[in-house]
Amino acid sequence: MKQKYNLIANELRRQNIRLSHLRKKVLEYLCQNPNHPTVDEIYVKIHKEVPNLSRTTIYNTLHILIKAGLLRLINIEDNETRYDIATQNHGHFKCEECGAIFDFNIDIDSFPIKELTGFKITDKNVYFKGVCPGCLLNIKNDN
Amino acid sequence: MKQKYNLIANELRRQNIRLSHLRKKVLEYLCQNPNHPTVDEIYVKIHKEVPNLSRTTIYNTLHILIKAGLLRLINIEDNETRYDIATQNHGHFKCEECGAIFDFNIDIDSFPIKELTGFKITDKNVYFKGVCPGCLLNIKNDN
DNA sequence: TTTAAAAATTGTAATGATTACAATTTATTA
DNA sequence: TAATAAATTGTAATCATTACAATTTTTAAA
Ligand SMILES: [Mn+2]
Ligand SMILES: [Mn+2]
Ligand SMILES: [Zn+2]
Ligand SMILES: [Zn+2]
Repeated sequence: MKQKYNLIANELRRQNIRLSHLRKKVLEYLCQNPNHPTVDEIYVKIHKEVPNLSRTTIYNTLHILIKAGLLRLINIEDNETRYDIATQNHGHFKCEECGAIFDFNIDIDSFPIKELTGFKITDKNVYFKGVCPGCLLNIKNDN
Repeated sequence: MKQKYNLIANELRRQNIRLSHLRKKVLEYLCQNPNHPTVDEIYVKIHKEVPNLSRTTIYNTLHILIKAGLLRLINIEDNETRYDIATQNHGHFKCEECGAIFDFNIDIDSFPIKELTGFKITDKNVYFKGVCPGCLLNIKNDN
């Protein structure tokens, strides 16, 4: 999505964070693949065009984007960190059959929680797990 | 909490899962420390009483309890897995200053999500991050 | 343009939590 | 008691992430 890319590029400029060639590649990938990729998925793809790419550069870029508030780190499975260029408030559903992660809208702010009065909340996360409709259908047909 | 322990012990018996000496220790620890401990915190404590304890045993026991549906794995930070003996639906708040994890009540089921119609949902998680009141006070006083 | 300083990138090694697995010990059953 | 099954140990392997020094590239100054 070119629009998203431009918005983020502007914000980086505003924050005096340089958008180098490689960082552009990473940002382009993230905007074009909002399906919550892993570091390795990003690396493997960009590595095809830039053979002497280092994984460290991917990590660096992702950390920079996160620090700038332009990327969200998603922690559903304990062994695979994923990244989400969509920073607006939304929830995630992970299918435990096919591994896909689906976005869904949830207005978590509409649930004021009494117990957290006096807490400073900076980040809200919601994620569900289960089986997606496609996989449910496959499972049924396999019987 | 002795009551919780007994409930879980009964359920394990019902599922034909043996409650060995070491598993008892782990379960006792979890019931007495519902503050979402890490594997290492559990290991270090029990190791004092059982010097030739193996970390593998802790991992085994935790995996067994999770599989039996009696323990929840909590994934807030990507480098520290935590465990929660409270399996009823509730949310977590992690203070990024002191690291403490607070429970809070949230009836996530009262938010039907249209986009997930046709999905089989087996697990719902909510966690927030920020700063707890105690740490907010300390920060203010440090100025 | 030339030069010096700063920033970005690379590549290798270290870290650390989790898992794999064979050997050993302990508990259960016949 | 002996045979079998289950639990536990301890070491090695795995694998994602981080640390960090060396190198390359970019930027800014002279
Ligand atoms: Mn998302
Ligand atoms: Mn909890
Ligand atoms: Zn699926
Ligand atoms: Zn705190």
